[in-house]
Amino acid sequence: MNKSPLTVFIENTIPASNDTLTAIAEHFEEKTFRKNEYFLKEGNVSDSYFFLADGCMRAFTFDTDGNEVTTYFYTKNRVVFEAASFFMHTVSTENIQALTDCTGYIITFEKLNMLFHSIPEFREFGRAMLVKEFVAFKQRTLGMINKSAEARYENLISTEKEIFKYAQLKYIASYLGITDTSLSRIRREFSKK
Amino acid sequence: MNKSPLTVFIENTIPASNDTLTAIAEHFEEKTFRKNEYFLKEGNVSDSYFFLADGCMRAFTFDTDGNEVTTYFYTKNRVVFEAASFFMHTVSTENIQALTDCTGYIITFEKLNMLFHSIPEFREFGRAMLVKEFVAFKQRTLGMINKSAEARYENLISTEKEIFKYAQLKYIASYLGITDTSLSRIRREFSKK
DNA sequence: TCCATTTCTTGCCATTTGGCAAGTACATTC
DNA sequence: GAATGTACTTGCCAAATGGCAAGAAATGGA
Repeated sequence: MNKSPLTVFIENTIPASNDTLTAIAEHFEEKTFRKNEYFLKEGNVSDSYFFLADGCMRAFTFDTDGNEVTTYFYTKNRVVFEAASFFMHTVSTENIQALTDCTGYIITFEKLNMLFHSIPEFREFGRAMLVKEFVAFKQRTLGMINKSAEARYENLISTEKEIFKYAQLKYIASYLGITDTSLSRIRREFSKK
Repeated sequence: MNKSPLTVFIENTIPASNDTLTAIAEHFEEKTFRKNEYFLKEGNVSDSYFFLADGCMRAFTFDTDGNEVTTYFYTKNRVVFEAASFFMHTVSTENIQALTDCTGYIITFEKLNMLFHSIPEFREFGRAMLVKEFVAFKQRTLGMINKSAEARYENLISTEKEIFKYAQLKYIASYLGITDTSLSRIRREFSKK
C-alpha cells in the first residue's frame, strides 16, 4: 500500500521522522467514494478525517430560501472534514459529496485521538490541523470581500483551475455567490479577452 | 479588583472550580484602551488575548483597491484577538482599533501557555477558544451568503444592536459589504416599515 | 444510436447596488 | 456662537447582477 501522498501531507502539517510518519499513516484505511456519494450528510456528526488522494468533492448547505449553496471544493491531496462538527461533536449543517469517484485514506476522530496520546510527536497535529483549516477559511473569506463577481471568478480559475474540470458551473456559481446565469455571462466576457 | 465577568467567560469556555477560575483570572491584568487606540496594527503579531469588559472595538483590513473593510466588531464580554496571527505567530493583516474607551483584562500568549501547563483543567482552554472562534467565524460567514444587503442589515441590527450605538455607519456599511450610501438608503426604507 | 434529461447559454427586462456630488445635520474648536 | 470638519442623507444616473423562459449543447441510459 503506497501512502506516500498522505505521509507527505502529514509531514507538511507537523515535522516528524519517517518511521513516525509511516506508523501514523498505517492507522489510516483506504477508502473510496463513488461519484455523488456523500462523505457527510447534514444532521450527522463529521467524525472522520479523510485524506483525498484523488478526485474532487464539494461541501454545500442551504440558504434561508432553500437554495443550495456550495461552500467549498476539496481537491487532490487535501483533507476533507467539517471542522466545526468534527471538533465540537455537533451535528453538521453542511453536506459533503463526491463530485467524481474519489480515493484516499480515512481515519476516525476516535482513532486520531488515540494516536495523539500514543505518539507524542503527533500530539500537536490536532491543533495544527485546526489552525490550518481556520487560517485557510479566513483567508478565503476575506479574499472574497469587496470584489466583483468577475474578479472572484478570475481569482478562482487562476488558483483552482482543477475545480473547473470536475464541478458543474452551477456549483461554482453558488460558490462564487452568483447565479449560474451571471456566471455564464462572466465566462463569455472573460473568454473574449 | 472585580474580575467576575472574566471568570464567567472562562467558565463558559471550559468548566472549572471557582478556585481554579479565580487562580486563572489572577494572571490577567487590567487594561484600558482609549477611543481610537489600536489593540493590534497590521504587520505585528497578535500576541495578546484581551477580555473586553466594557466598550467596543472593530477589526479592519484593506481590500485590493485600498479601501478600508471592517471585518468584525467586538462588544462587551467577548474576547479580542486575531486568531490566525495569535496561533500561527505570523504577522496580522488586520488592524483592531477601539471605537470607544475600553476596559478589560489582558494576558499574553506566553503567559497563557504557561497557564496551560501549570493548570491541568485549563489545558483544553486553548483548543476550546480556537474552536469557538472558528465556529463563530464560520457561522457568521455562512449566515451572510446569498442574502440581500437589506437582509444582512436586518440580521445585524436584530442580533448586534449594541454595535449601532458605538460604530459609525460607514464602518457598519463596509462590514455588511456595501457602501455607506447604500446603507443609508436601506435604513430609510427600513425605518418606513 | 436515439431519446430523455440535465446543463449551459442567451435575450429581454427588472432589481439591486454603486458613484458622484450636493446638501444637511451634528459635533468640535476657538 | 461662528467657523470648520466630519458623518450622514439624498437625487440622479450608471453598472452589476438577477429572474425567467427559450434554445443549444452535453450527458446518460436503454
